Amino acid sequence: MSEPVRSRSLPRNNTFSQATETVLREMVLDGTIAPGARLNEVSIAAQLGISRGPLREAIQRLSSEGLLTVISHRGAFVRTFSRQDIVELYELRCALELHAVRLACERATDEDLDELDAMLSDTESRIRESSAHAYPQELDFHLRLVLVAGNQALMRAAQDVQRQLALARSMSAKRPMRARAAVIEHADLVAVLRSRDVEQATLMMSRHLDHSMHSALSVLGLPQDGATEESDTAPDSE
Amino acid sequence: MSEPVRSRSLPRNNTFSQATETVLREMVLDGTIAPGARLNEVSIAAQLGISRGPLREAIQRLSSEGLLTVISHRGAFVRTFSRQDIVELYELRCALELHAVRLACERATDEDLDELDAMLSDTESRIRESSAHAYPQELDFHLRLVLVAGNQALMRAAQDVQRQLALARSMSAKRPMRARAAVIEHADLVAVLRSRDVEQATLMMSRHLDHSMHSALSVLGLPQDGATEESDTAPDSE
DNA sequence: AAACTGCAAACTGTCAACAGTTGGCAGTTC
DNA sequence: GAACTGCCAACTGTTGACAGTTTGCAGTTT
Repeated sequence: MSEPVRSRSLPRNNTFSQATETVLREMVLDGTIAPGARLNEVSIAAQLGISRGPLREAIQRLSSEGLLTVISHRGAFVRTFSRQDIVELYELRCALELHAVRLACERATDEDLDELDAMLSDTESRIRESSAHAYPQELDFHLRLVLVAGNQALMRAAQDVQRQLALARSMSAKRPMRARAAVIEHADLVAVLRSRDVEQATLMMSRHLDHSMHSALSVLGLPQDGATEESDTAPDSE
Repeated sequence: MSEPVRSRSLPRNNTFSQATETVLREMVLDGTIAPGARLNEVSIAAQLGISRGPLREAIQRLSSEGLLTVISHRGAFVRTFSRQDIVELYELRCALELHAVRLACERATDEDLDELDAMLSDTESRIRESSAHAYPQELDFHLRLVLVAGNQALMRAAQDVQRQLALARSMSAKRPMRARAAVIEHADLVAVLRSRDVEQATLMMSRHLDHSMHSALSVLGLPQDGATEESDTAPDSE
């Protein structure tokens, strides 16, 4: 551990700080740094072959994004999620994506909807081959839908929430999950969007997200309903 | 300009970095640093009597929050808003606060609603004295409502959006605005919340936000509807 | 043996200096 | 006079070192 290891080399972003943000986010989301783990600044900086300055700046941004929890004089921890946190994130996701559906219902062009359908058939064929890796595609569909809604601020917010949920999910071993069911629900949603029926579309999205949340809670081994249960693998903010 | 001026002294937060974030946010929101202006790191650090390290960390966080725009090798600028930006922020605010109303309709206790009414009569009496400074109170009511919805993630998101809109508003001289009308609309909303009528409550909030947006656009001297018009006082992110 | 005290190592917070980039200005050319 | 070129000042990006805090352990006490 004496020379720049850089097992994951820095992308060609303009500054070390930006590149480090990207790399760190990946390392957190794919579990290279486990949830609840502390980020040792000197060791990570050494691994990336940079100094602590740009690393700390990247940490601040990821903390604002909700992926890290920074505690004064103790360090930055990969965020962990209580059942309550996940329910709240799903409620927030509901707020964002239901509104996205409303907007998309007005604004989506037929080409937009065609592309969404194309995504779905692609996902479907991949599932036929190996049922793994279906979750990222699930997220991609939702983000694409928000994109179609044509609102950058909304898009950014939705992206942040999804990243947090992806991290929460990474707290457990990934299971094949309900990929097939999700694809069907997506397809039905697109069909309703074509008919421009806002009421029906929001209703379907609402149900879909509800299914998704229960699936997530079960994957995480958390009770589907019940009293609040605090996570204790990482301390809360001060 | 040789010694620590500290016209605005740092609060007793744990670290310089955190304290600086708070102070900088205030300076941006109250116009001490004008929208579109560049933040000179050395001069601000000198003013606050700290070095550039913690200052830069604070800048990163405020950039994630949407108050600053950072451009590599050129600096951090107080964000400016195009008409499109404001419309998008209002759409996002709609998504968040309409959902907050739905949740509040289920969860708000009678005491919560009493407190909201108390806030309103307080605001009302202040308006009677001097019609100025009504805008912060307007925001407080909305945040309080989101708080009643009982979702921290939602609260954080709503707070971010409101801060950005407050900054956008600061781009123009503050006018007394439609404070009276807003208070009435708020009071009506609380009344409907008491009857637990979700449909009616969301409808009212929706209309209220629409009024608010048009008022904001007019205060900013932007067309109420029409083609996109880019702001040009500060460059966009790269 | 359990609890408390004090030290030491490890780590974060902060600083001051160095390096690289940008933008503008003076001088030159056409 | 306008456009171009090259330099210089100002500023951001990054670094390595120093300072203060936390945490765990060894030693002591009850």
